[in-house]
Amino acid sequence: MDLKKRIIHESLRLFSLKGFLSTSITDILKVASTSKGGFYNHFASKEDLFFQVLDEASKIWRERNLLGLDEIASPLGKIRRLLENFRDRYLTDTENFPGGCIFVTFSVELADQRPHLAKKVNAGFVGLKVMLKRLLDEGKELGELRDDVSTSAVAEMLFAGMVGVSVIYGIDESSGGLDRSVNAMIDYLETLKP
Amino acid sequence: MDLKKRIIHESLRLFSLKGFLSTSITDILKVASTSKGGFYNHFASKEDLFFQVLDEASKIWRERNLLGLDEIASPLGKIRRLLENFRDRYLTDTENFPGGCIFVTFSVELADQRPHLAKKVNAGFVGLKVMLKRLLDEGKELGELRDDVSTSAVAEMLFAGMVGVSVIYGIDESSGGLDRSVNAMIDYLETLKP
DNA sequence: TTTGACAGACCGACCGGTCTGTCTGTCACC
DNA sequence: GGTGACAGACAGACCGGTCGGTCTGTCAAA
Repeated sequence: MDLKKRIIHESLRLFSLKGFLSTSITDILKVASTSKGGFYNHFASKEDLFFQVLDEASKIWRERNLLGLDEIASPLGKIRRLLENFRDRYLTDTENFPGGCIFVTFSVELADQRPHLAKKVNAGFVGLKVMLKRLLDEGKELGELRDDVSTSAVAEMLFAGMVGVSVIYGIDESSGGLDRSVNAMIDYLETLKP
Repeated sequence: MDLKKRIIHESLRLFSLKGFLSTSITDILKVASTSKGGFYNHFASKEDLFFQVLDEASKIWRERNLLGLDEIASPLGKIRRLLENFRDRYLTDTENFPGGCIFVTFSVELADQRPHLAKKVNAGFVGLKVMLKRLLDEGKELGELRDDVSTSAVAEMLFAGMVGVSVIYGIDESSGGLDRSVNAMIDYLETLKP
């Protein structure tokens, strides 16, 4: 792997563990076995690195969470598969995210401190929320959901659940709470059917 | 207000906004209008301050979230009231928590970096989760819940929802997502009744 | 011989923490 | 009541170390 990719990969891991602000460039140089010269030859600044790491993280997020969704016709089935992917293939991916979901980490530490960095993170969150709502709306149209269900409220709650699970899993990877929470969310989806 | 209380109060606000690690003692000295001498006269170290701020934050959390719970007999009613308090009296308390829930901020930034500080934060989380499960168990015993409901899964999901809402509200205070999410959680509770 | 990748010395700013000095309020003692 | 000894509260200079970033030097490939 060439140096640039190695720096991005190792930064992804470190940012997941310690966040962006608390990870020093020296930390990155150590695990990537390079020097200031090697780093600044590929990145204009630490912020430049941030955006490239964020792009890489988004790519991995889609790879992990959207796998197999297009093979499923039912909108509610897609949401169920997304939640299962999220549980089995994303949050437990310790190779790329040893410290838990990097977007949550970024969001919490940057929201009030580096708003221009937080913006891009939040855009991704909004994208997920919109996707959930769209799938719910499609499900409603197909009669998979009761008519009295508020799709925006359900989307908001599923999204909050996913974010919450990410935080909790980042704290304690071994409590079994991840499975229980996601299963409860899947069961909840069932209760919305006619 | 005397200096020590002022330092704790202003630190609470700053920690809520920027987290513990990213808030420098100099930052605190500025908003509290004091000096190194004034600070170290009352606190042995920055970590000492952390624990005292955490105690103060826990006190405020209980004041805000548990208000009126003892006047309610029904366990499910208590949970409902807790969620309403959480929405109306806690997350929106910008005087004490201008940057959102301080426990989430602490937990995310400290879990992998200052485990001995994160421990106390997590203990509080476990306490909330245990309380939710206990109320659900009591509700089940009183026939307020269907027999097939898994109280531990529901507790875990409610907890994840509260944590998730805290993160989301910290990002965007004006989206209306807070109300929608909490309302969806309250509606969800209703679906668990016989 | 030129060029690009990388190494590492170096810069000013800032970190948490220490230490000395000053200022003020409160005593005992005359 | 006056006065000198003392204690605690606070100010700010200072310390070694680390931060992000710059710049020069080295060395292999073309």
